[in-house]
Amino acid sequence: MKTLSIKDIAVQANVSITTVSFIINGKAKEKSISEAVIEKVERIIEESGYKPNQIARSLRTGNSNIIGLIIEDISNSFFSRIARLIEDKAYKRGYKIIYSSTENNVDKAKELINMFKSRKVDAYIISPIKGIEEDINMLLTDNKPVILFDRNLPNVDTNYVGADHFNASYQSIESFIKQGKKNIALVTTDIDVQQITERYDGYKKALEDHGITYGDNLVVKIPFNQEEAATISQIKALLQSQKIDAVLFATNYLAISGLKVLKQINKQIGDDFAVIAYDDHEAFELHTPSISTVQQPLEEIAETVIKMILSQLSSKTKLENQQVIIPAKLIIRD
Amino acid sequence: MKTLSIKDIAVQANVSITTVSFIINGKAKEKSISEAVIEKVERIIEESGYKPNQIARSLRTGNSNIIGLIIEDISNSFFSRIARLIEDKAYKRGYKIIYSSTENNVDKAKELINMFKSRKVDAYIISPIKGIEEDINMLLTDNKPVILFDRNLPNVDTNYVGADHFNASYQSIESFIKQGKKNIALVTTDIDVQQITERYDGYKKALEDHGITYGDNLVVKIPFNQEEAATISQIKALLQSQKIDAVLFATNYLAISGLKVLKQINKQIGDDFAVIAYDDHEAFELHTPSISTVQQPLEEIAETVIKMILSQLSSKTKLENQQVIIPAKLIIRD
DNA sequence: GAATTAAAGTAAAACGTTTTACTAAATTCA
DNA sequence: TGAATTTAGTAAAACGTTTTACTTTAATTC
Repeated sequence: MKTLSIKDIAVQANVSITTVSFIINGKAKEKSISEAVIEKVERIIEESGYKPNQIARSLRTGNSNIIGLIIEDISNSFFSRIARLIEDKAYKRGYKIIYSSTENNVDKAKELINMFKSRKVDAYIISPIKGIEEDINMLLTDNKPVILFDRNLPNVDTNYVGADHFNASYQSIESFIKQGKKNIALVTTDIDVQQITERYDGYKKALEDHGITYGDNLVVKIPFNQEEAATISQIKALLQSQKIDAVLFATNYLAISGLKVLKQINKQIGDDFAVIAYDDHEAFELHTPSISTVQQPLEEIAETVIKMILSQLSSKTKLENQQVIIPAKLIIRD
Repeated sequence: MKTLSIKDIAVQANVSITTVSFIINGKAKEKSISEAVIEKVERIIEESGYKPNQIARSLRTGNSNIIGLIIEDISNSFFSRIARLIEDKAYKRGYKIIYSSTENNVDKAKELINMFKSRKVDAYIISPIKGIEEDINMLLTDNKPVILFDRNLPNVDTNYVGADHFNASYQSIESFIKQGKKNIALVTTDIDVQQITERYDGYKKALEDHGITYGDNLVVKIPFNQEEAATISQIKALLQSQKIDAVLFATNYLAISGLKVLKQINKQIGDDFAVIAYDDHEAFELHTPSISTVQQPLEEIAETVIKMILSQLSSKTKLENQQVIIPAKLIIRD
């Protein structure tokens, strides 16, 4: 069974292709097609199950009703949750999402942008990494809406939605200090993206503001794509070699590894050892004791991103760029 | 800056569009294009950064190098992990993945299939639900490769890859019984898909084979899309109203809710109360005590799925359908 | 040195839409 | 009543490729 084309419908209805096209696209009235013809064509379309070929449509119109979503890693729950929310909201407004993970690899990210470009996606939602500034700028000169989220890129002048990582991190450390902690460690990653460096800066500033000297030996930067076993031994080394009474983990997966270490070396979280994890995870609430976290407002981020995209897509003129920074919430548990 | 087309390249190189096309598609040799021309064109393409318009290409060739992946819910870690693996493997072989979540909603699932169809994806990987048999059969008559995974659909004659849910469930119950457990409950979902009913059947059969009478009062079916709070109170009711010494949770998210209940009602997992969760989750290893789980071989499933797809795509003739059932692993922790 | 074959390349159709510019008939207007 | 306008619809170009069938020139064969 060959798939139907608009031509088949036209032939069956005894009208021109143009007429069918007008009807499909709701322009029948404006193009003064008679009620009778409209009904006939619609009936035939309905009965035959004809669906317009989106590829042909895209080729002709230059847009696709597809939004490209580029994230770090779909298997990370922060991203998969936000992807789900974004997909859902986009879907309700008639857009589809294609997503793909960069794995923090510059080449892959560039390739993804190219592939989205050659597939003519209408807009881009990107959780970026350093090194793709130029590629993003090309999209902007092409007049494609681009929204960065989670992390910003200094040399790119576009829209951004993200949480206030600096303050969330600052408050986390402050809460440690209020509990009387003195030797506060930071476990972070080595990738050089704004959202991570902000967490680092917040850590440092909070210490300084409270008269605690910052020490490099209390900060460990874990390489991004490394095996978990290596991560675990780095964290173990940190905890065993230093006197530490509190740790801020800069991502949820680092915290997971950290908790495994605690289990292994039998170190208890409690009055004299505290932990906060950046980005919530199902495991944290469940953990005994449950783990305090910095919660990003996923719903709000997703909603803001989609709204920005849609207003850009529907406006003829280039809109003013917006930078939306949403406060993150420190959830102290137990 | 207008984006470049093959025509621009042809003009610049002073050759015909055809020639450029041959070169792009590696048919230059076979079509006897001279070395000199090949080099010139390739240089121009390289310098200009020209990338073929995939939309136009798809329209002409009828395929897209895109594989559609339809899953239940991308924010569930089982699916997001497998999506990542599939994406990765497909990517390495030159295919892109578009994915979308059905949320176990028949209408959405049908719409997704239609939308993939009108976008001319080359093949489909589907974790199906009841009610879309007809739609899948239409894909098959269109001669599109379709691989079902995680769960099979009785009335659809196509390829399937999944874990041996029945035996995994059976073994879980058996392991409870060997520990001397007598009152074994099952917390499952109400969706009527094969992978879930198999888990149920395994539960029932294991009880019967070991001379334990099955009781409806020990099985609770949680509605799929319900708020977690409701789930929690259902599970709480089960645990508090019955004498129960072991529970099998049929999905990881149900187990998570279950663990929250245990925490709330202060029930300890230990010698006289055991738990097994179907599908692993980061929270389980970390939990105190850590939680035994049925682990599906994600890597193997993903690899099998991709291999099937690729062999179908590269073969001219319709291949024999394959049903691959992979054993799942019961991981007893603590 | 004419006929044949090979080499190097091209023109044009086709994929399935949307959209612009057009036509023919019917209606309104003055 | 004839011109102007409205109604109802259509032909054909365009989007950017791939691919088939073709042409022209050069090389080879006998």
